[in-house]
Amino acid sequence: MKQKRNTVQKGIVFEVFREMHNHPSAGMVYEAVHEKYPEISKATVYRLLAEAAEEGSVLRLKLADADDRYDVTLGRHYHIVCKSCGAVADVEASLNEKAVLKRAKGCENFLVEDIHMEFTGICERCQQTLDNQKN
Amino acid sequence: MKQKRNTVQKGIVFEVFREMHNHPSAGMVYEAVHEKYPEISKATVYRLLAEAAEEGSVLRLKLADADDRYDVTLGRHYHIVCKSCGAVADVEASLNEKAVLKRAKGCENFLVEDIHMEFTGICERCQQTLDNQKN
DNA sequence: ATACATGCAAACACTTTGCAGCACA
DNA sequence: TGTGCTGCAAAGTGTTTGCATGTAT
Repeated sequence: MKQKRNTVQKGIVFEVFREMHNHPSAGMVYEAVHEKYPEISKATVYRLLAEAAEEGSVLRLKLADADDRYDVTLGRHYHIVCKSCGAVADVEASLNEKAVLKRAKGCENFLVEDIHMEFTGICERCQQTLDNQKN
Repeated sequence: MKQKRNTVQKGIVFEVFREMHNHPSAGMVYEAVHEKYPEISKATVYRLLAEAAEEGSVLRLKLADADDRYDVTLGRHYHIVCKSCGAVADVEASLNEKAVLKRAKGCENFLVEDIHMEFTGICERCQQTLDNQKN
């Protein structure tokens, strides 16, 4: 296993990333980093986040309708995505996977490894915006 | 509303698409169409499928880890994706959404519109392949 | 000193789009 | 006839990669 080094860039990227609580995409992290530290390249940001996801220190989310998002929250949880603005929030929901599987038809030939849930809806801010537009 | 026309291309694309029971991506449909009818362009295939999804005659699936897939099966159902080869199969699972929502924490500020489930696993064919590799 | 990491730009994969010519109704 | 559709190629989007250079250890 390749040995990792600590670099100035790594420090900055993860500091900025951990201050964002929006489940940002790599592009969003790059934007935020770039504002303060224009010398840091896009490739570095993408690479650092992808690597961190591979070693498991962050989560890389593949949500429908959106670019990959990165999440500091580890452990089993789900997400809700705002259909209007794309905002993402963590959701904790106890899902009885065994019970679901027992009643699931069509995956008998599969060795099921995981069940993932994703919620969609309208976030508070967008509800207000949409309400205002109506009136 | 724009009025639609029937064209030779439309006929061919959907005929080929409906013969594929793989939940193909637009690219896969294009490949299959292209084999038999090389005159039909990629843009047309992408456009036709996207339009059909918009009018609701097919489903456009946004699955994690894969390109958008198109599905002839309408109505509420879920999908299982093979982690190894990307194969997609339909799954029917009765999910008590109200019960799930009642126990979900983190989406209180959202107007929840939908809950989506996605299963991942290893398909039968890949299980065999992997088994053979072991021995 | 020597890997590993970075910056840059080019390459990628998938998809969408502008436009001139074509063809359905 | 006239608008909608098609093919082509170009542009878009988000992400990855090759390589020369820079740097942590």
